[in-house]
Amino acid sequence: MPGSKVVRSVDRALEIVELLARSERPQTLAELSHTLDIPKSTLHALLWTLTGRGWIESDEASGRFRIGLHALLVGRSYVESDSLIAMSGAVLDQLAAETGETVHIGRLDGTSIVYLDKRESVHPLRLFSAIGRHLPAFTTALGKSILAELPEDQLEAQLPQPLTRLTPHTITDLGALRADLALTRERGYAVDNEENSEGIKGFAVALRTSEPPHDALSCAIPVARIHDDTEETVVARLREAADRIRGRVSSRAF
Amino acid sequence: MPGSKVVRSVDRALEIVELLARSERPQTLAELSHTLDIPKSTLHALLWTLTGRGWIESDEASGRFRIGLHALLVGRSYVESDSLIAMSGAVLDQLAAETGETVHIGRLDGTSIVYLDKRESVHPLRLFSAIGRHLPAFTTALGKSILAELPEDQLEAQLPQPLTRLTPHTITDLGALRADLALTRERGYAVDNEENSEGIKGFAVALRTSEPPHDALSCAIPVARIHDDTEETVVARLREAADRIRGRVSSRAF
DNA sequence: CGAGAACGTTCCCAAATACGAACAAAGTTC
DNA sequence: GAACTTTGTTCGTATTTGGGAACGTTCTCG
Repeated sequence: MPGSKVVRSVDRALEIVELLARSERPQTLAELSHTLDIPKSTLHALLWTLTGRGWIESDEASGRFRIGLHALLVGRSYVESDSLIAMSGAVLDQLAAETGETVHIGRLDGTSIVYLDKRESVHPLRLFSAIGRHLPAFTTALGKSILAELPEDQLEAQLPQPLTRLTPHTITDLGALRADLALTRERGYAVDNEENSEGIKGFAVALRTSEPPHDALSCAIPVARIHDDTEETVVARLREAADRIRGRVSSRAF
Repeated sequence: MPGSKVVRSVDRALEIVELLARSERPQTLAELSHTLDIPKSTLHALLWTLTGRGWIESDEASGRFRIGLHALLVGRSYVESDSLIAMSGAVLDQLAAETGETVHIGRLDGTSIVYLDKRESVHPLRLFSAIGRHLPAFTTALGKSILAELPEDQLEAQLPQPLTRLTPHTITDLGALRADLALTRERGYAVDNEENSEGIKGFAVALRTSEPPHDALSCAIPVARIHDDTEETVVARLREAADRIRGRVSSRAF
């Protein structure tokens, strides 16, 4: 691992693309300049370069920038090149059919969980989620199932400071979180009690395809559809699915 | 539109990401240096910057680079922010169910067609395709359906020089291609007679959501499953689907 | 197991980029 | 509709980046 010599223009260009990818609405040059704290003149050249390659598109009329067509190719290829995600597609299909609820496969990235793939619930009430989106790991079942397996010294690095509240149920006390993770490790699965989104409970099991694990499988269910035996049933299905994925995947191919 | 002042390091960084996205296998620094004609020392800084942001990942052991997790977010957002693609999802589902074959929605990008979304055939024999991938427009039904609607002076710019052969059926003569496009315009749909992939025929109609159009809808079918009435039936379904999409979409929202 | 090739990394100067300020064009307010 | 605000664009120079060559390390092959 070499010294930390970052090329500023590249770093900023990526920042621009990421911001536009997150933004609901296309952004003007001035908005970007303000948000990213980059001088307008500098932004100008960067935006022009990104536009030239089709990574961002500018609307001639409004002068606003949005993500471009070439970004599409790049995103797909991550999914397609990763053997774990490729292998788990069929398992997700089956899991979604069995549970009838929204299922996700997610990966730990720093303090965040990134959704790698999903299958939507057949029911009208849906959880909002998007592939590629980052959520605080400690507020999700996916994240907690992975965090629970980390060695004590690594855990610290994967937790944000402070534990920011997302709902009234979010665990914001470090001690309480540690206790929850210990419980998770003991029973072998994680539970999200409306800690990330009000009205949504989640269950997740870590995929032990690496040590420590960085991927997990989850099922998210609106509280209205949770019954006495839901947890038991769903967790059993999740465990079966995780076992099937582990069977299919050797290890991450480089 | 400002003058063409491209920031070289950014341009190169994007080139690296695009190459890694296209590559089947992870690449070493030396391979990238050779392919992209960038000095190793320069690449070093660029790769480090890209790695720092999670756009590419390096395997510590082999020293090879592959596309990274952060690229995922970016690709999804293009699809989600484009109202045409969002609106056409349900129509693609229906079209795939009706035809039982692989259906695509594609967009013209320079001389290429980019697959925006797809539904796979239920049959075992499948066409290889990937969302985000570029194919020469003039060799595909999708591309030809759009090219046929372009004004004469614009057409020239959307054709590569020369018309490179992909299969024995590829139309490599400009005159022949113009004649085919004239026929396409007349009958209102395009036919790909194994011009892109041997053994696969395609039918496509342009989506007249803009003038000239840049999007199209297609159905790709292995020749073995083509019968006397296949063309007629499939084209009728495509036209209905195109009408439904046009009905749903106002125009591209900026 | 030893020689040779290939690879990743570091260094420093030539070449590029970044940015403040100034300008022009468009949009807003009264 | 005039003055004001805001936005996008251009320019020249201080600052950062790029690249040839050289270094140490790891593979490769006989």
